[in-house]
Amino acid sequence: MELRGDTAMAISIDSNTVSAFQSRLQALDSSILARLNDKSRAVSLIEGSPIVVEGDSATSIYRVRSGVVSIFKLLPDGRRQVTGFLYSDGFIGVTFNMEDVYGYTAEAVTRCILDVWPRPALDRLFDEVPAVRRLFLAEMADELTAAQDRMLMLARRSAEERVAVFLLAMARRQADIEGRRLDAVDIPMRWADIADYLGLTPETVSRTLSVLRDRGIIQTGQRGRIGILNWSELQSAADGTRVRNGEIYR
Amino acid sequence: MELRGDTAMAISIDSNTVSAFQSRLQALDSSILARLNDKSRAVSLIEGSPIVVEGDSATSIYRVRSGVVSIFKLLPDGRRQVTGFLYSDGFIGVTFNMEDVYGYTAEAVTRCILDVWPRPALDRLFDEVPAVRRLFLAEMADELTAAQDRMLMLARRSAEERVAVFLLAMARRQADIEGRRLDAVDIPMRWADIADYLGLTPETVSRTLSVLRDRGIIQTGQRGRIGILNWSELQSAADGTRVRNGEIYR
DNA sequence: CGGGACGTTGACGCCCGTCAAGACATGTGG
DNA sequence: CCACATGTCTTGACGGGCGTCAACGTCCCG
Repeated sequence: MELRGDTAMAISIDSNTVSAFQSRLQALDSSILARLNDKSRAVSLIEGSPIVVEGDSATSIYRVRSGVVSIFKLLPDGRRQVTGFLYSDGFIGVTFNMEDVYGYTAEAVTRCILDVWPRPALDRLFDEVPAVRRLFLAEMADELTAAQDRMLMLARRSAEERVAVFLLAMARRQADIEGRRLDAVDIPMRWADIADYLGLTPETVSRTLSVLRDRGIIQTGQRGRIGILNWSELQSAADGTRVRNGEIYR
Repeated sequence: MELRGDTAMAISIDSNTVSAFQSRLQALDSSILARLNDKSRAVSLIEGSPIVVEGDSATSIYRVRSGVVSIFKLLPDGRRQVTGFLYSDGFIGVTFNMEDVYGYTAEAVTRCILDVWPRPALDRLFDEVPAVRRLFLAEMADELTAAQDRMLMLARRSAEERVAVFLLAMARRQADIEGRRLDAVDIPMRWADIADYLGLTPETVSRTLSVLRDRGIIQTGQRGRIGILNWSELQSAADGTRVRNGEIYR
């Protein structure tokens, strides 16, 4: 065991790291991959299902096969912070340590299929196979820098910047997966989830999208899908800049 | 080498983890401790000195011996987010990887004495001594959960809650170190640093402290030091609650 | 003693949270 | 197939918390 953290942690696949993780997964020897995929059992969940609850003892590790999962923390009065969304190949409950509790709650945002491992089995694999250990440690390091970037965003960026950054991240993630430029982004989560991810309210998310729509930057209409009409202006919105004939304003 | 993260990271000693880290340090075999302390060179810095700059190639690892260091990220327009403060035994530039750049800027908040290692020397120690590796990995895990807690704070807590949480964390850290209850906290950093740590402005920090002072919860006056007159009310302020004869209100 | 950095306090305004009503989609039972 | 309930998104009205700008006070160090 390499780690003695006090809480289990989630390995989320952020937009900018999705390719890194998948290449790292594929770099594993196929025999190791087989051992990894061995002895997992698959579960299927409907949207809204709880997966793990903050404070519960961390007996299992999960991997997302399909669907979207949200990871969040709660304040006693119900205020919620979604610390990340998990997509395919995202892991929940990785701690490198056996006697821990989950440090967050995880919930299915859409219908999901998950692989489940009993923790001891995967822990043994960590001990025996340095490559697997390295895989998860690298992910954890990525996760930490992503968390620091998100602090800057939550503390300092305006609602418009946050929503634009989110749309661009989702778009980049999907473009990476499909390997091509796209003109519309799937947004499977509810506005309330996005709001809790961005530190806003659902109303503000909605209003901000309406503003971007009225400015001709995006297109709304089909549920769960947002068209992107003007990438450079969306990028400007994310940067907090406005562009008019070559000049940049703030 | 265990990690292939894209950026160097800081191991800060947060209030709740200071004792954990120090006990972990002391748990190291003394011969290993000697090797760790070996071949480090000490540097002395005045307040405001830059230590590392985001984007520079990460050639050195630093340990804080005395003083306070701030770790921050910048937005192009100058908006700043202090992601953490480092005190004694805090590390800067740990990556478990050789060809990296620093992912943040570090600066001396007060006069500081730092130990400096050339990165290869410490990297070798990581490879050779699992206990050292485990030490840093555990710290990284703590760091990640601390980052997630701070997200919740930055996104959801009011100015008063943030300032109260900060004061309590500083007080707990100092009480831990001195091993006794205290009635005043040293606050060596400028309000501007605190503001950038809490996602506020210096004016709001000042105003919030004035409110707590007027409510008789804290005492101000001596520069760099804040007296704490009523711990339970300060705790209530941190929780976002108000207590009146046993009843809790929000 | 004088200058500069830092903290305090006030005035003002805006962004975004809150509350509320309405539109729209989806599912369920009759 | 329709009536209705339920959950979600949209839009408006309003207010408050905190950012911004500015003036002043205070401390420190030359």
